[in-house]
Amino acid sequence: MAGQLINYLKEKIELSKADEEKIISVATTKLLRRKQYLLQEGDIWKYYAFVSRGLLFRYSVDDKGVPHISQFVPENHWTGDIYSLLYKVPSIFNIEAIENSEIILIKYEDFQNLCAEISKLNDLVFSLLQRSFAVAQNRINTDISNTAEQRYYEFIEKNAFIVARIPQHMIASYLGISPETLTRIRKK
Amino acid sequence: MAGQLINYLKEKIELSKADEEKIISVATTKLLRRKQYLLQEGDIWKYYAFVSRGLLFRYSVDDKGVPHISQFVPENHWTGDIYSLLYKVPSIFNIEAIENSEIILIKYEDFQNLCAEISKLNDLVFSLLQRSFAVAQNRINTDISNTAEQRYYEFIEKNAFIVARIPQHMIASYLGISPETLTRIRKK
DNA sequence: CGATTCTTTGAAAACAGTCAATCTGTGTGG
DNA sequence: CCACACAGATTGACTGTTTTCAAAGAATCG
Repeated sequence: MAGQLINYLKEKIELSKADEEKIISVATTKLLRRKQYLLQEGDIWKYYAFVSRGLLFRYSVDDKGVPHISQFVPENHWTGDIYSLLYKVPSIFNIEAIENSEIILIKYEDFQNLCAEISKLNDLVFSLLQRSFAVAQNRINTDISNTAEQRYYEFIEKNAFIVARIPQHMIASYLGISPETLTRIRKK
Repeated sequence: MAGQLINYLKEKIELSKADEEKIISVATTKLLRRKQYLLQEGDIWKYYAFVSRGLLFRYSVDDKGVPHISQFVPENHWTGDIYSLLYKVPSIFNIEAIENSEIILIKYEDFQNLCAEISKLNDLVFSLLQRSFAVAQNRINTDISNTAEQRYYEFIEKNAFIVARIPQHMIASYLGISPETLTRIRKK
């Protein structure tokens, strides 16, 4: 069940048995099959979500009905919609399973309580948040600075361990180009 | 000097006189004239930086020498390079003054000490970080979902209070299009 | 006011998107 | 085991948009 999350946390910080039990007591596990949703546009997001197995992707849909992928989320990574979570507004994102997946969910309030009680966990979340912000800043920069071709090669390099599990047209969407253009880039 | 920072903080959290003095004791003020740099590519960034007066912009330079603007920073906002700060690596960004500006600097370590001593300040920083991350996520999404024209109108709407202070070719760079294309968008 | 910087315009070239058809590989049911 | 259906990838022709380059006009700084 939540064992995978505990393993992940113990690689980063020390946890007492009591801490572990606190965490497990508020964690729930959700199984998703391929093409099922973790979050649908219009819903308000209320969790911290840790992917313990599988692969998800997050996307929004524009005026014309075209989907735009903003994130791929493999096992041992976090996902959700922090904007919807913080401001309690309906999400503009969908989060959907590419593979059959297992997600460990902790309600926002429960997670805040955990952080208040376990200061090491609080430090870890702070640190993850900082790094996520740094990564987002870098992504913004590469998106405006680099050509689609440069961004493609950067993507497959940085995500080598999941590239083979992602259909190519999804990578095209992530890069903001059409599937045909990605085919042509790859021909070289 | 650092009075503007204290005012800003007091709008968000309560501070004792002792807290104020602690903050002031580690803050330094830097004056920048138009076109001068707060950060230059290759340097390692080591501060928390609060703009108390003026307007700055942050950009990177690509292989071909073309600058790409990733952020405008008006008074009462924070700037820097969190990636360089966290990982202690040379920055790929330049931060430069558009107007004569005043910046209040606090060294990273000093700021961490302040946060450890003033828990309300720690909470504020956590909250700012969360919101900055949410904003970055949204920016990534609009960058890949919307046309340059949509992004332009969103930009001038959300940044109405500084648009008049920013040269148009800089907005074009921020949007990732050529100045000529922006002129043509505006003609409608 | 003089110099510099910024914006606008036009024309040509480069580039990415769209559409439709074809090809490839995978998995299913007969 | 084969045939078929389906999803994904590729290809070519065409269309539309953006960039580039050069030059002229407007605005701003010192």
